[in-house]
Amino acid sequence: MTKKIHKRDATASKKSIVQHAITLFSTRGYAGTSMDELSKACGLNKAMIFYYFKNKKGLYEAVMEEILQEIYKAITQKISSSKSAEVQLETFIKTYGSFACSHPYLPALLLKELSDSGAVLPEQLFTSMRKLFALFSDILKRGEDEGVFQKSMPMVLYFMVIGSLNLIVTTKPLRQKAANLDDIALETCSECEIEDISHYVTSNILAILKGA
Amino acid sequence: MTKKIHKRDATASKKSIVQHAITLFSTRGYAGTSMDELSKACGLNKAMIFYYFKNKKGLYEAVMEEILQEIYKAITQKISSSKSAEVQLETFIKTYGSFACSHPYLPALLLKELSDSGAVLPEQLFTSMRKLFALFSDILKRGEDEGVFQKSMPMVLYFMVIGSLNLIVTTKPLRQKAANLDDIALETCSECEIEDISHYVTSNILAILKGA
DNA sequence: CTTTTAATTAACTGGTTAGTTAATTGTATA
DNA sequence: TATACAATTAACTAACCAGTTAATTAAAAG
Repeated sequence: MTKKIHKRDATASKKSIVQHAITLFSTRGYAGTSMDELSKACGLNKAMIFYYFKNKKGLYEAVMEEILQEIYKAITQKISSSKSAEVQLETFIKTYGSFACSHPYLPALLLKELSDSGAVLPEQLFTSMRKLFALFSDILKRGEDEGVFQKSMPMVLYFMVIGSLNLIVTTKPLRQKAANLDDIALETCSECEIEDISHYVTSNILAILKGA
Repeated sequence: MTKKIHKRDATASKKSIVQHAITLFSTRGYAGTSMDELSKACGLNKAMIFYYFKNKKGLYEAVMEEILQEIYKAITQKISSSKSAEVQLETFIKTYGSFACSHPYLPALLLKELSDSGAVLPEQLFTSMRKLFALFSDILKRGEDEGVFQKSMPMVLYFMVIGSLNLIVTTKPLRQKAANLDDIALETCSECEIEDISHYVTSNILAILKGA
């Protein structure tokens, strides 16, 4: 028992910092997150953050890297190369949707990062984000090569997919509020399940790719 | 000449604060924007900000209200009620796209606001955002009533439209950077014109609404 | 048991933050 | 020209910020 029982557990402390940082960065944003507050949330001394992550930016990068790897893994695990391009596309969209819904910090962090023009985004983060798009783009290309998809603009379709799914997740409280104010009758999908939305997005994208 | 020439111009000062605040809030975010920095950018004393807008939040609300009214006006001016639902939809999307492109603070501010779950969004802002969606939703409904559009989920389609257009604008520098690194061949639309993208989004949404 | 090393802490720093206050300036009006 | 009022300012505050330091604790290694 050289590992588990001691109160001092470096990996546990590090993990705790990242987990609480995910919550804070996703709700308050980078500038709005205080390292004092974070350390209190973790029950650790503030100096620990700088001991493990050098500075606030280093922690933020670790957080982003973590969540980008999570979603990338979640999707690649579900997509087996044997499947048809059509099924792969469906899997991509539905996996992204349900993951985003059960891990709402993902849409929040992603939209915040992408709203910044991200021009100062560190190389490694940039690469991770591009990998996710490459996955999507490859599916479209494969379908095109096989003759089942029309020629398309993958970047735009990708943004239509993740844009809509991310916004659906982040605006959930807003849309419920809108539904309660019934001065104007608006269908805000406040009661919709994420599965229904992912399915709708999927059939829309397929309708586009199958052509008129 | 009782009005124009004096150095003290309340409305000019107020306008200057809002304009510079738009730039700062859209690039640095709410928490990342300093009132000291803003006042220096305007060449005015910091106390002027609080004199005219009470506090930082009040200024932020004024900024958001301003840009939401701008885009709402831009769209409603172009949409005349005589046109068909199909043309109105096209006008909505293309006007939004070109406005977002020529006023990139709009996508930045909107995505930032919407990534926050916006649960604390003040009533009036909430209303302004809903008005824009109501415009879009009404067009779909009209088309549906006239039998030219299929039944749809307007909220999801709206997010597909503004999600993709906003992201295309905010990620422009990112996508150009991606194009320069040619280790992976990825079509990132780095050279695309906004007109082509708006047109592509329009035909996609129409393909969805016209049905298979 | 002792030494070494890694994990953790309290206390501090210098700079920045939003917001306040009281005095001052300029302008329109009586 | 005096007065009243709106616009503007310098100087201030108290809280908060990211980040540092040097000392302390606990566990692993010898």
